[in-house]
Amino acid sequence: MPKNAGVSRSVVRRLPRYYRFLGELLKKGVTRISSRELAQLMQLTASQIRQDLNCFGGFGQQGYGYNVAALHKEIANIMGLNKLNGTILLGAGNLGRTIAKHMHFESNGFRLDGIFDVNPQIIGQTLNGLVIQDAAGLSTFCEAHHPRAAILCIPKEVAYDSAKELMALGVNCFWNFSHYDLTLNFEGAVVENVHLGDSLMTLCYQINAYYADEEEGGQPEKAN
Amino acid sequence: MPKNAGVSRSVVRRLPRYYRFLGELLKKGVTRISSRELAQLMQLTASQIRQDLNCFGGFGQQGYGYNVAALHKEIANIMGLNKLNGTILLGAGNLGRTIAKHMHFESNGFRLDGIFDVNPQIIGQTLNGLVIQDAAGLSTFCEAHHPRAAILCIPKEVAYDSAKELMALGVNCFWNFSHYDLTLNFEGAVVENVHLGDSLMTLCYQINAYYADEEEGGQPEKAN
DNA sequence: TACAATATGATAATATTATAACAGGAGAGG
DNA sequence: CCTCTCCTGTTATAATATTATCATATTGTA
Repeated sequence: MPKNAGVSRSVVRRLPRYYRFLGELLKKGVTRISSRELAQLMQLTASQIRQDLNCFGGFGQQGYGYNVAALHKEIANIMGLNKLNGTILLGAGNLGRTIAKHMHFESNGFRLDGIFDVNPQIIGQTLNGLVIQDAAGLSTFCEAHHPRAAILCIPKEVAYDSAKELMALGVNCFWNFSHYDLTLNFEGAVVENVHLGDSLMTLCYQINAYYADEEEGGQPEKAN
Repeated sequence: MPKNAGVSRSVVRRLPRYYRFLGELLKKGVTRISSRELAQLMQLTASQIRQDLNCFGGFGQQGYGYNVAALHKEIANIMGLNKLNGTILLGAGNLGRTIAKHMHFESNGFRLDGIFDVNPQIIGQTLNGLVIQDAAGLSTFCEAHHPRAAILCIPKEVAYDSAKELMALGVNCFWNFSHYDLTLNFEGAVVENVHLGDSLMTLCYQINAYYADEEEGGQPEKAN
């Protein structure tokens, strides 16, 4: 059993942030860092960093700290960024096109192999060197290329059916931007939902909480 | 002191999801729902739903449950979606333009009042009925319109300086899509970071964990 | 009107997560 | 070589968050 079996979601969610900060340090030429220094930089406690890292192994050295380059590489390995997951994008509307152009798939563990849409006006256009294909050809494509993951930038009305269809074709990992919650009814799928609207509403709540406190004369509370 | 002072972040993060599900129920014409039914629908425990809602007040009735329309409205109030926060968008590149077109600001507590960029080729174009302005005019605009929030779709190199400039102009709420972490060095700001890359890497981790277990012959673990 | 069924809100119990404490290994300097 | 300081990995403690329990109120029905 690998040591990283059963690592809690909270820890996993922090890994990419560690990875980013270590990448920055690496670029700046920093070669070593202690958990205390990194904690100060990232607004965390040193304890948390040490404990997080020790879920996967002891990467540091007593009296020295952590080697930035080595730790950066280790975390990439832990997240599996080195082997690229073949991926298709469904829905080449505004959002889909931006995701295709904006994301650095290769440095995040993915490789975009195909883009699909149902709109005849869009089909045939080129996006990032890939021709947008008719979604009708999904099945043929999957049999040939066996993509592992799909990015869903499609309306919520069709999200459920599309995801089910993809699973039948052997694709069961989803980066889901549709407003449909793939949380339920998808036993055996690996899902990461992105709800930008939720994020915006959360901000709205925080803003109101902040200014409500201010208007009452009290000190605005520090966000927790 | 309002009852919602000091509500934990975990609860706040669930509010938008409640809001979405209740909205769906409302559209379907469902008038009442019990915490048990809602829990089943949302993949939560009934206890959690009741406890979450009771952070803000007792919206239900014993023996009856919750009135869907009333609860939906209450949550909108709690999040402050009724009064719109004046907002500006910085950076009208791919991502910025998509955010401007794709988000329903008005139903999420915001109103997009201005769009700014530094690229002369973009300045002057129209986006969602707003003319993209030269970022040099930010100060003048803020003095006139007093936007409360800013959406940052700008490169990480300029994120820190831009945010500091905005705060000096009285804008201290940020929806941050730049790869710079506004977590630190921004005491007194309300920040919601969106790191799509982090989300993607998290998915990568989950995929590897899932297939690693499978290859070892064991049952793929249920995502926790 | 009485009674069974239902469902909340509050409280208690449990589980999870984060922080602090500490023992001991490694580096640095004389 | 010895000592002092630094810093990790681990264990212990504290803080949060989630789930279960229970008293009580309302609905629906006969």
